[in-house]
Amino acid sequence: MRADALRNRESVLAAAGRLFDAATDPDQVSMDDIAAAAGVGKGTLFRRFGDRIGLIRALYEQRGLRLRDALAVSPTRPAAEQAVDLLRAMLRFKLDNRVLTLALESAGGGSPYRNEAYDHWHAVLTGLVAEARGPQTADYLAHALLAAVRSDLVEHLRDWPEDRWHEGLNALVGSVLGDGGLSTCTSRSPVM
Amino acid sequence: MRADALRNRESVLAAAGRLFDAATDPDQVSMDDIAAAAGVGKGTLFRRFGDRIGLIRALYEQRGLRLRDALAVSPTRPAAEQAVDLLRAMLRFKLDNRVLTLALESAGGGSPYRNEAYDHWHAVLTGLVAEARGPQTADYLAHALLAAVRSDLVEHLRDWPEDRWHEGLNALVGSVLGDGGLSTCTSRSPVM
DNA sequence: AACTATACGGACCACTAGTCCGTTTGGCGA
DNA sequence: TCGCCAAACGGACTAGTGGTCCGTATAGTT
Repeated sequence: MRADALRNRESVLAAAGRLFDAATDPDQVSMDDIAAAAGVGKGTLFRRFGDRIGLIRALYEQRGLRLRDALAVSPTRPAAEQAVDLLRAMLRFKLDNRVLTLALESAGGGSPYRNEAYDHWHAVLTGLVAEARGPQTADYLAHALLAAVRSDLVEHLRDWPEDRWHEGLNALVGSVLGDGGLSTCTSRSPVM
Repeated sequence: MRADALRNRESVLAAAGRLFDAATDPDQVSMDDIAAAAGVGKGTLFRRFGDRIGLIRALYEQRGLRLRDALAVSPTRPAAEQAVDLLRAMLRFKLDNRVLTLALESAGGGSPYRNEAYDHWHAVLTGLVAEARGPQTADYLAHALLAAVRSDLVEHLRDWPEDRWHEGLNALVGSVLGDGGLSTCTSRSPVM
């Protein structure tokens, strides 16, 4: 990859990030806007990222890398605890990157599920679920847990205080993974 | 409402239904297509339904009415059982109305959550959850359960056989509502 | 310095949701 | 039955979008 190409790639991502952060709605940000803000021709955008979704996905992945490192799996801590952490972090991420995540998840073409980050988190969660309750339906349950923090649900419940979300996530993860300090169903061994 | 207006409304909905059913992707169906197929001017579409989302929503609500009647709450049956039925029915509905539900749920502007049908089902589910485990976080858990059958998740898992979905939904609802014949966590009283 | 693969930019295209306004018509009151 | 007008109609028109194309410029190599 040529040096100017790389430079442009960066400035496009930066510009797009700025614009999405400033917008209140994903489709307030057009490709022309991004090109202009990046000081780059429109052709460059499309050559580099293929199409709009490609650009959004690239930006999303880039920002998601922080999360990835911050949340490594640790075999010592209880699975339920780790799962709650993970979902809280995703919630946080979606609050912090509101418009961007909305853009990705409502971009059509099954795009919320066709990105590396999703696969990664889904794999991690599947592992945790399997650890907590066996592999039986772990795959689906992991999908379901991730769906519980989908960005337009977050958007729909945007005026909930953090506490309420925490209670909800605790209750959900507690139920599905077999507790870890929840109010309901307190007396149960973590095994099976 | 004038007779011709009503007539046109019906034929627009019918045409739109036909087109969405035939399509493989929501945005293969343009407003012009619908107007043409309904034998009606484009102005008529927008006067009646406001905008694209309005039309989609109207069609969705119309088709959703069948479900509404088929799934009345019955105070005698266990809540978990009813909840599973409900989610299965929604899954079925989303399989049968694939493109339409995709259109609605990825239409932007929080549209998946801004329609009467969603409110209805959410209210019903909240009731069932509250009945099964108390009102504490019932609201959120109901959202989470509905998110577990979101149409693009259904789409993502489109080649899963029915059985696998059933297992998954059983596991999920069993965990959250406190069982009804599930393998995990069998010995728990339904109260608290 | 010369050369070429690579990248650039912005005019251009096809198409879309949504508007506008001159024309038609349903249905009511006389 | 007739006339009237609010309501409804239709389709040309607009503004704006994502995406393409190709003549031009340049990075980097020999």
